[in-house]
Amino acid sequence: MARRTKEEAQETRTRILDAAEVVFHDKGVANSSLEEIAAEADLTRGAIYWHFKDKAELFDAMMQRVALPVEDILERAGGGRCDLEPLQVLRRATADVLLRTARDTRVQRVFDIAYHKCEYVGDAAGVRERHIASQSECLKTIESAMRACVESGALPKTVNPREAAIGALSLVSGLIANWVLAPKSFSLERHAESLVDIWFRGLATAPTAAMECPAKAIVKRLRK
Amino acid sequence: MARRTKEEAQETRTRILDAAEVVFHDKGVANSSLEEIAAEADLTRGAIYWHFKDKAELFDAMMQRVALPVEDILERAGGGRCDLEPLQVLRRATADVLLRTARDTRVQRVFDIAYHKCEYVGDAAGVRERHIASQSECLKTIESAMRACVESGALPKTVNPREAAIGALSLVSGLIANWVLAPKSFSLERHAESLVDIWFRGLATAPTAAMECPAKAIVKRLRK
DNA sequence: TAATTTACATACAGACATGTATGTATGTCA
DNA sequence: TGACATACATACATGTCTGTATGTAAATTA
Repeated sequence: MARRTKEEAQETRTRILDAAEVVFHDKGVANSSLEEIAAEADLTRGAIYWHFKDKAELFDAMMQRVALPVEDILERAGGGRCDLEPLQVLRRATADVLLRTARDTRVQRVFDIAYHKCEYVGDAAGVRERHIASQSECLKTIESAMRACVESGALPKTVNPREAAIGALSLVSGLIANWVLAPKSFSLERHAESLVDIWFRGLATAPTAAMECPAKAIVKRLRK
Repeated sequence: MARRTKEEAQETRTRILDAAEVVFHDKGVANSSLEEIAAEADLTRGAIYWHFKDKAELFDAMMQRVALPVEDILERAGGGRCDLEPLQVLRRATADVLLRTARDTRVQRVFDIAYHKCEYVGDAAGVRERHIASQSECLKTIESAMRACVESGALPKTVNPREAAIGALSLVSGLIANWVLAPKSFSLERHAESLVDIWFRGLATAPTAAMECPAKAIVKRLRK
């Protein structure tokens, strides 16, 4: 077949990435052959090997293509525009990640691949490292936002910013992971805001003896 | 080599399962060959094929071996012994799953495999179904416990039991998934109870206008 | 104690998937 | 307009894994 122009080559690259998304999602990363991906894109393996070194690099490129926009949401929320009510900004950003996931098919597919259809080992070790690093950075962003809320008095002093961030991040990633695994089990879109609200109410409410486990309360009283 | 007695054969089976755990955790399920697993157990593939039909069945057996005790924790807490304070029982059970994970190396390995080192597709489709089914049942248990708390007045009427259960499950599974991915990023053992408490405080606290996003509050006021 | 079954080890054939080498027609540029 | 680089397609050699078939020595049973 004839050689394509540079723009057409870029389109070919995009088609390969799109095909990889579909095939990876369908059969899992390890069980997908480059042959299948090429066929899905109406190409041959030659095209894939021209644009990417191997399957790992293709997978990598596919992930980064959607990882950036999602990270941007948190980035903008954390750094961003509104120092007036950092708590509300954080809540909104958190809920937005869920809502964006609930609405964007591509984001869903990629989250599904990331959570349930790839293995973070061996060839994809780089991906694992990057996943951890990106999560760690995300954690830092949320943590500093939480800290700001505590210092501004929007959250009580009893809140541990890092702990609050860990919980928020885990809640969100857990919700996404569980939902993409079985989207029919509940409506992420309907419950997103409410679920986030529950977490932030928990943070905003100072712990009371009544809430504690009786045994612990007794221990505490004895210590006094 | 010589034929073993029945008890020795059972021990061989166990050794295979142990080896599978280690190798799967090391190289991922898809990238592990039965040859490697056999070598890890000081056996040959013949032994594996004698005890298990194929890799999928081996993986399956390995998962079920640890899945049962974990499910039991929730089962006992949900059905169980204490109708006096269902809320405390539920909180304790939730925290216990986290603490057990934080302390038991085997549970950690298997969670790590389940969350980050296997693909829920193709051969393992049965595993995926079972994962979904088990999670759905787990959800039902938590949900009915939540409902009981609402009806007994331990939680406010405004709490949607299913939503509360979804959040709790997602928080726990998200925490476990994130922690086994990077155990050094935070101490699960130290924060487990506190994190669970935050969630339950969020449930116990009725929503107030002050907590809501200003825009939403305004919309609400306009509707009145 | 002889026959049979069990619990493996060994040997073999076939199926893929990968990576690379090579072919080729067309843009691109001097 | 020719020479070279580009963007693929095609062909091939290789390795690896799987499943199964077969071998075998000891445990079990009658």
